[in-house]
Parts: sequence; structure tokens; C-alpha cells
Amino acid sequence: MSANLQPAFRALSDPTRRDILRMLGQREMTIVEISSQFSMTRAAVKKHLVILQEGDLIATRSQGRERINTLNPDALKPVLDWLGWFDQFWDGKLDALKAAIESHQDSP
Amino acid sequence: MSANLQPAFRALSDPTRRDILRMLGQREMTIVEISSQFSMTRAAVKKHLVILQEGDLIATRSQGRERINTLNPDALKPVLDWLGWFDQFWDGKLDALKAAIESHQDSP
DNA sequence: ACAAAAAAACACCAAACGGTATCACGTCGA
DNA sequence: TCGACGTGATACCGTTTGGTGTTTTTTTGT
Repeated sequence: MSANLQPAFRALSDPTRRDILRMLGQREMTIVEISSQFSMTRAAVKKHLVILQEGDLIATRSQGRERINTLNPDALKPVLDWLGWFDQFWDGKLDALKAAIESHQDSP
Repeated sequence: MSANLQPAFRALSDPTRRDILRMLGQREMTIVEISSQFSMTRAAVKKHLVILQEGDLIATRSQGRERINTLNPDALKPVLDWLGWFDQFWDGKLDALKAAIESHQDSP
């Protein structure tokens, strides 16, 4: 019933991939644009993008000969939900948030 | 200024380690107790515990010949904080929570 | 004093990871 | 048509990861 967290947690475990997520949070980008921000080859960035896709954290659409990578922030919700379990140890405030997110999660 | 997230994210990237955190959330345990819950050797569990320590997610105290492992839930706050940046994309509710946590973080 | 328990430390292994260089393919513009 | 562009795919490489088995150290109970 609960989503498989592993692909998302795995995707988040690399700093380059976390940076990519933040970049895509500001604007959608092609792989060349993303690569220009790092000192590594496009092939290396591509691998990161694949792992991010496996975690469902990004989506890709074709536009002519370009591939536009976009952030899928909803895939972070299960991660947040997992962290929410530990809310009991420092305070009770995340619980309310979690419920709020869950509640408007089903309605499109 | 911001904490180094990498050790914590790395620690969270393995399902066994996430399970250990949940177990320690319920009660503090020795390594034999933890190992009894998994189908792997104590040495393997020990390695996971070291990685969890590097992420500051658990603490250890000696008691006679035993080593008691305890959860350090506060180390999850920076992770939550990082996730909070994406709050802008699905709603504005995490922001308030984050502020609440930050505010009572300094006061013991 | 000493055997047994609890934990740590070490050497080793296959697989996964993060990177490179290179090649192949579709698409656009002149 | 055809070269250049944007991208994906593949082969390869060194290091890290997650696991094993074994040995060492410390502490307890009798």
C-alpha cells in the first residue's frame, strides 16, 4: 500500500542529484543546460537524470529535438511522510502538516 | 552555515538503516538485539550503525560490556529543512512547520 | 582465575556507483 | 541534401558499498 521509498531515497542520496532538483525547481531545463552547471560530462549528468526518473522525481517531455526535464515535487511527499514518523520525538507539528498534505493529495 | 546534509542523506539511502532508525525510535537497543531482527551478520549491522553514526542519526553509550544505541531524531531536522524548500510547489504548509521547528531549536 | 558473552576490528569479495570516452540516432536549418 | 545540433546508448574503469567469515578485546559471572 505504501509507496516504495527506496528509489526516491536513493535518488536523494547524491549531492549532484539534489542540486539538479533545486535547479529544476526554478525552471525546466535541457540536459545541456543542466550539464553546463557542473564540471562533469553530459553522460554523467544523464545517468543522474535516469536515477532521478527512477525515483519519479523528474519527468521528461520531448520538444522537437530537445528533451525538457521538469521537476515532479509530488514524489517528495512519501519521503516527507516517512520523516514524519519521527515527528513524535521533537514535536507534534509535522503531523498536522502531513495530514494536510495527504488530504489534498487525492483530489486532482 | 547550513549543515552538511550528505552524511544524513547517505545514511537514509539504505532500507536496512531506515528500519534500524524506526526500531531505535521505539526503544534503545544493543547491536545483538538489532541484528536479531535482520537476516544478516552482526558485522554487517555494525557497518550500518557506523554510517548512521556518521550521519549523527544515532548515538551510543557504554553500559558495562554493552553498547546501547539510541536514536538522535534531531539530526533529521536538516533533512526536513532541505525538503521544505520544495514546499512552494505543492502548498505552503511545510513552511510554517519549518519555522516552528527552527524557532524552538535553539532553546533547550 | 578463567570461560563465556558482547562488541569491535580486520581481511576479503561481488556488485553497484560515479565518472569518462566514444558511438549512434533523430531533427533542424541552410 | 546534408552538416550541425541535441540527445541517448554503450563499453570501460577505479572506488565505494553491503555483505561474509574470522580474530581480538573487554567485561562479566562463577
